[in-house]
Amino acid sequence: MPIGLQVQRTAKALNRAFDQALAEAGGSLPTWLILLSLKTRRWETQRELAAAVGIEGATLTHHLEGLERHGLVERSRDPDNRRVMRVELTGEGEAAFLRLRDAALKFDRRLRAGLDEDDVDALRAALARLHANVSEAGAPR
Amino acid sequence: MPIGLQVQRTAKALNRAFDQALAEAGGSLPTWLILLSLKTRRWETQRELAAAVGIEGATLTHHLEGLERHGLVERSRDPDNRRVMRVELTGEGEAAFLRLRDAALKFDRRLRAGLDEDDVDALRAALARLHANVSEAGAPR
DNA sequence: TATTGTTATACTCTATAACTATA
DNA sequence: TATAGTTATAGAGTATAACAATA
Repeated sequence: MPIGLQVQRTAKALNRAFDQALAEAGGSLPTWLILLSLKTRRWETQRELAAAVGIEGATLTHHLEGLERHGLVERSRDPDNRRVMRVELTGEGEAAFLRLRDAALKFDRRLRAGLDEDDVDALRAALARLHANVSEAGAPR
Repeated sequence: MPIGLQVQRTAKALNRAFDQALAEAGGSLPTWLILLSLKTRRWETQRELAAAVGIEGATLTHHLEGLERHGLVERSRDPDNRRVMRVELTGEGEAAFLRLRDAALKFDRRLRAGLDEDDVDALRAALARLHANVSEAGAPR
């Protein structure tokens, strides 16, 4: 079987299972990635944040609207540069982040079952290699 | 970084790159998986085929409609059991399959760059482990 | 003019529920 | 009644293009 096919199938299964785990904690994959990125560091612009999550700016706007509607983030214009929006977690957003983090950590433990440290390290290295192989040359445009 | 997150990110990058490679060959991931399944073996029912591809029957109908509209497959009722649809590749479907297969093989070579046989085998084993870990217990309902 | 973000729109993939036709 | 598949509908995620506001 082509290795790409196996990665794809595994990823599909993982994504579905992870999505379900996040849904049970009241989230989804994109919202988790966005909350995680917001907690990990401070972004100068929404576009930077979008790039970190791997989506377009307009798509991020769409998700941020949802997060704002649910009271998880607040957006305000930067007084120094009113084109820029500042995105911040609310208290409820923090709580949601913690819930989703727990779900993610629990999922990770489940994922690691039967793999020792060396296995995981080797897996990481192989994944990084695959990632590099598709990111490099062949992604023109 | 959680291993799940890394798999997810790698998978996203791979899926996008693979989708692009398939699009350049005139296909998409679901159509490729369906054509591949049709060539790999004969399925008794569409539902079996859907399960092999990892989608619901209604979703498969949707894709088969598209494939039929583009002249890649033909569907006819099984005379022995008129509830059952038989799905067959047309000549054009065969040609599309070959084009997509070439694209998939080319993609796979690109993916394997910098990995030797042992690396690939280890990767396969780790992926199988991850797949099993999410398929087993934690997928109730 | 260039940059930041939003709006409008649409596409793809997916699913569930109700339905048709066969058995 | 049960099974195979379709239709109708919807929702999530994504993108592009046109736009408004700001610099």
